Amino acid sequence: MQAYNYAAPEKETMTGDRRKFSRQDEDTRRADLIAAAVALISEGGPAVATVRAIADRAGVTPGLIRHYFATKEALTRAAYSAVMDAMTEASLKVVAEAPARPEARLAVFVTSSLRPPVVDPAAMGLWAGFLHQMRRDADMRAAHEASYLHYRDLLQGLIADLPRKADAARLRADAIACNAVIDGLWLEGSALPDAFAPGELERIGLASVGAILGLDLAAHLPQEGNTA
Amino acid sequence: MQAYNYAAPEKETMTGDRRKFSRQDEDTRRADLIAAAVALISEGGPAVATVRAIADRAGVTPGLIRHYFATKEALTRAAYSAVMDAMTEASLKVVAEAPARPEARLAVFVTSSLRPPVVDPAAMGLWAGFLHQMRRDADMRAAHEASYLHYRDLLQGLIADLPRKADAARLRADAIACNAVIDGLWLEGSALPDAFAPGELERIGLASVGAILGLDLAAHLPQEGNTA
DNA sequence: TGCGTAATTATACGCTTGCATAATTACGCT
DNA sequence: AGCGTAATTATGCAAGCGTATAATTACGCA
Repeated sequence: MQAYNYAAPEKETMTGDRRKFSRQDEDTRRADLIAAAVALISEGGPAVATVRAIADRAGVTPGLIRHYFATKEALTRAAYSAVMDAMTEASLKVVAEAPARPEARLAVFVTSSLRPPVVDPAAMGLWAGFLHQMRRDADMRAAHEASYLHYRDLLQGLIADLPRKADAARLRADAIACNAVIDGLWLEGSALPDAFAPGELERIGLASVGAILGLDLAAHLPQEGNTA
Repeated sequence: MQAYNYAAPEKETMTGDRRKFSRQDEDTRRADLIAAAVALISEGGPAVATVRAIADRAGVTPGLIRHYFATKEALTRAAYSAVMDAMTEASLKVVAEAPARPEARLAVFVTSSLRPPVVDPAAMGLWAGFLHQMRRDADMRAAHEASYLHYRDLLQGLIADLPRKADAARLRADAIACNAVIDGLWLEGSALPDAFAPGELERIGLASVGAILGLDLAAHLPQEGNTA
């Protein structure tokens, strides 16, 4: 009986005529569908991101998804790549806009990773949703590994620029360690938003990364008393 | 047509008679069902842990699950609690068996958290599976928070015993930071088992926790050159 | 302006899911 | 030994899933 339940296109015109629609550029539609999938996964986990729910969120009918993606798994993979790319780009932007001094650059990188919008329950939900799917999809696992190493390399580059002497092995170990602190704090802060005071994670992150690298990062952070 | 596909109870006796079964103690059955659910979630994520698959793995028919758990969600919650309890108990055991010196106790705690069987792709899959479900189930979220804080308190107790002076605020920050490093390293080691050399995570973990707390933990680790 | 076609909707199919309920059977108890 | 009952199996159902395919319609282009 009931067909689906779309977003109820305004008034039921009583006459059983077709839904009005407008054609879209292919790239736009793909992006819309990916955005809808990402939103649903982050809100309710992979289970609620059904073909019908995604189509509904994107304002189209389910069949259209098949027109742009051969299978639902293909759409999921595309969504994952989109999220990863966005995160990487955001990190690069923070570094690009950072001050010139190496210590300040690293400090900005650390703190920006430990406050909203990076620290965010929805973002963690999205991440967890993809994570569990990685175990069965080799392509997605490879994408994850590449993304993780890329991020770590970025951090390692910032550490290498610091005025201190460390050989390659030490540099690698430091990058792994600093990345782990940041990841761990991000995770805890996102999973339990009320368990930490405002700014606490950033302070702890700066202190920890500083301790691991043997320098006082907090002292090099650009002033931020600005309340506006 | 085909009923389900059970684990094929030996020979099809050709006569369409009932499956043989044996009655079990209630606690045993519950434990079996929980174990089956945990195994499936850790292997393939929540999606493959269907009522039928769980029953099959436990060697019973699907209907029995409803006899022990009012709903599938109740079984999932029970499985989550079981896993958390097991992890907590394992941590307590490691600490209980550890040497008397505070530094050595902490060192043992850190290294044991960063090698198998704690570091394990399947364990991470299980954890991720639960994590994404936490976002919709308030009861499960509360259970997670309690478990996280319990673990962190354990770590904080070990840190408090160290021969150094630190006020309460510093103690809390140190516990959060050390917990984050351990979590982050555990996560990365479990997600990308081939990205780290054997023993590398433990070494980095010891060095990082030591750096954060301002002492040389590796020097206090009980000798372990034992290759047998 | 009207035609052609690709984008979009509509409908349907087979499968799986969680859950309900009825039929059976193993086992404790007297 | 055999009865009673609770544990277990068997069967069925409605809903939702991903996907295939046919019918429509918006829009670029002559």
